[in-house]
Amino acid sequence: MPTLMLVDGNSLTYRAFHALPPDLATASGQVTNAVFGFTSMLINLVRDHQPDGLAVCFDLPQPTFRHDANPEYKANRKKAPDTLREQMGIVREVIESLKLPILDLPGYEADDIIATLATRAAADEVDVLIVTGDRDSYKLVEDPYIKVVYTKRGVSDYALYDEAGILERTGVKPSDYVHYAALRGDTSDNLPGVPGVGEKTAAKLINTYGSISGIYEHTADQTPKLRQNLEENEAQARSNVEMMVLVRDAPVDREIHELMHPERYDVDEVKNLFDFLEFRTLFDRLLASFAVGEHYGGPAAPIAEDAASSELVATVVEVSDARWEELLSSGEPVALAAGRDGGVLTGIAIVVDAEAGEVGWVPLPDMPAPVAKMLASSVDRSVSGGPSGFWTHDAKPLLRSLVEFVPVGKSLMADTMLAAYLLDPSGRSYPLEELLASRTPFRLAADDGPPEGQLDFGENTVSPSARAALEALAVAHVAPSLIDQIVSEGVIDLFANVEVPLVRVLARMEHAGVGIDRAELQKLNDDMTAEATTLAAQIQEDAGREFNVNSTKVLREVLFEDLGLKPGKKGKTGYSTNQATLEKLSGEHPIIDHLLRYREVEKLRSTYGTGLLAEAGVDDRIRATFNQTVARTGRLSSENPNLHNIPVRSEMGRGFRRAFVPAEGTQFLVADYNQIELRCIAHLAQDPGLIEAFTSGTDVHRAVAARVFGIEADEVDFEQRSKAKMVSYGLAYGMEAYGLGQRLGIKTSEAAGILDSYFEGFPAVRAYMDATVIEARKKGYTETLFGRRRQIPELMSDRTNIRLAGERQAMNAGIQGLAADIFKVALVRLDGALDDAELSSRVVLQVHDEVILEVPPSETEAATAVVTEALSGAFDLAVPLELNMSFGATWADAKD
DNA sequence: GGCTTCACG
DNA sequence: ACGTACGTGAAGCCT
Repeated sequence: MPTLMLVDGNSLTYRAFHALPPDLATASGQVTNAVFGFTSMLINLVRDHQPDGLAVCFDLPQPTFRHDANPEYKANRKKAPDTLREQMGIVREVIESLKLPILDLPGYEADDIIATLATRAAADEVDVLIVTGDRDSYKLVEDPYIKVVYTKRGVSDYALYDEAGILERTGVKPSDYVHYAALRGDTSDNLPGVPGVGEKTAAKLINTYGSISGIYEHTADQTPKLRQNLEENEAQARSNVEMMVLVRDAPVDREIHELMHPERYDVDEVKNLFDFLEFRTLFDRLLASFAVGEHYGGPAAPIAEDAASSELVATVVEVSDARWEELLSSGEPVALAAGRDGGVLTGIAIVVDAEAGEVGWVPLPDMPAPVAKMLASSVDRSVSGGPSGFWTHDAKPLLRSLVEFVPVGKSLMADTMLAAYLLDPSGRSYPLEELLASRTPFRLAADDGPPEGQLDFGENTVSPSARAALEALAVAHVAPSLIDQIVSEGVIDLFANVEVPLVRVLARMEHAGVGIDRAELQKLNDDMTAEATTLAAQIQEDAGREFNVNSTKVLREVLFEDLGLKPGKKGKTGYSTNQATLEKLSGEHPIIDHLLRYREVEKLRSTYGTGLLAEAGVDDRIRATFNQTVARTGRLSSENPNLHNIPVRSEMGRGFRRAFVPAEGTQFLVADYNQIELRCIAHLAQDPGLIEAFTSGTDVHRAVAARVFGIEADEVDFEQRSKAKMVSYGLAYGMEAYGLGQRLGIKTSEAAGILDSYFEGFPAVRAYMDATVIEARKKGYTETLFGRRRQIPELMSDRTNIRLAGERQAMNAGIQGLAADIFKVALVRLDGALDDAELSSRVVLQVHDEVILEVPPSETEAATAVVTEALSGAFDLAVPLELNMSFGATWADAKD
């Protein structure tokens, strides 16, 4: 049974303030007695009760409209207003550092908020522990789900009162407490009671007559003295009852389930605060006992009895439609996994009871209506009790397959593979088995299906349903830990609002594929094959012998030994024969130009001609895989085939873009961001010059060149513009003078001069680069504006070259990463907007800062508007996000 | 599976 | 003294 602890922050802080000596202070003189006492109590409370959720409620400093300010506060106002008020702020800082929710509401007291939440939680069958030094909350204990932890004098002494406890403590039941207190009065609430009526008498009267009204019906039965006191103070007693009625409907905008899943705190942040407060021993106690927030919705990870890992065991159980309905409408996420046989989706395993290891199996194509409904639904995370979403590991292939069976909605809530990637994008891969092993006490048995290419005889192998059941269970166990960390590292927004929604966008894009003009592609391939053959023969003639022209090893011998050409740079295995080297040798020997041309043709032929033809399906569409967990900067990558490197720079290469064609009856709409990375630099560095260069109206490279070379924009010549452009792009990569010189074909010293001028013209850019490296070194990782992290251990290397490489990565990560974040947001927005506008236009391709859609003629204008809005508005930078857009009958044609 | 080369942003 | 622009994926050679 989950437990929610609601703490009256004011009450505890006042208690601590008065219980502890005011000479408890830091070396710098900050009095900390109240903070210390509060924090100490909080740690003990968590240690002793291990609540699943914890929230601290406060009165707001403004006067409240109900019973007036706390008398203790009043009483001590003159004596120590500042030391107490200061500490109240620090107490809040402590709570914030622990990532616990702070609840306060203008016009309401902590009591009101607590009563409201306790009532709601009890209705949800959540156990509530109210921690307070006030007795107002006693009445709430009449609800069996609610108990009060009453802090006695001091900071280490408190008692847990349930119904029996209240009865023992006061002599009346919690339900009678208000009337009892109305008679007796409450000094801490500044309410006078009936004179002569103390605890004993009040309890006796209430227990005899049940209520104030009952008592006043029988005043004649009392002794004359008591009767007189009662009658003279009837108005007071009755008004006391009014005053003590608890507000249980305060407009608290937190759902109970939100409170049940506190974020994990950042140990370093807490350490810093505790260090400042000089809470040395408290910090140790904190670490020893403070671990709230092990759960985040849905199936909770069971705590294993022993530390040794145990094999996960799943039981496939029958699940009725009614049970599915109940399970999938609970609002809790469910964990599931795809069941595949020979790569074909045969069903879905859905966890029914994670702790019991019970998993339901839904065979396809016929799935129970509640399951189909869940998959098709769009989850509103703010509504509890609504339709649930699901968790799985590597959702994209599943979504892609599911499209064949059911309309797939936006019900994916979390993908454990994506979560693991966001936490550390440098991983090679993110196998579920490894996540389970590293984050839970369980192991997932190896999938010992039949070896690749062999028939499955069904003996010694695990059936698809059994395997999927295990994997679904593993997801249920591993997801809470991952999501906890996602929350505590501050990437939940990126995760929930960008990466997770993007999965469906990519799945639909992959499913759509992109059309190919097979005849055109074949022609390109044939032409290039012919030319390559001719060139290869020519090259061998030039060399005077037959050899494999594709072999760099042999080519090295031919060029640098047989022909005696001057070698350039040396690599690990010998002199390089790459393009840059060959170009320097151009004119030395006819073989060089033939080689260069051969290389170009052969590259295009093999990779794009033969390669793309092999990937095209029978419907003449290519369906690549867009990886979401590969690039360490947050970009996507494309494979099988790679559609991110289709040639464009050379005339011959660009021909391949003519072979990319839209579906019958549509045209391509190609939209890309204009210089998005450079704009990211301008924003991140907040460099006035660079921002001006983007907003001046002139071409940005021209504007940058003008500033770098100290001339007017219209005086910039082609070469200067091209140098400025090279510097601008090199900048994002942490380029040095040598590299710039290489690329511009100028001396390193000259390149250094250009770089210096650049940084003189844009000083904030250098400041940003420097600050980025320093911060990354301090934290060990970089962070984009969206919070995407990238660990860079190279920054700690003793080896200069490794460390410098790390610094370049750090400088680049925030820039390329921000551009990637923005683009992902744009894709999600675009997909949603196309849906909302009910357009049949669809995204078929994406290339880092470019999207390609198929648009029927009737939607030309609507799609243009939707794309413009979705992309331009993806994020507010200090400079506008400008777009290039064009239509075309092929990818090559869509150029403006 | 490492290395080289080269296609793209 | 060192290496030298970030991030990808594919083809082809070679061990």
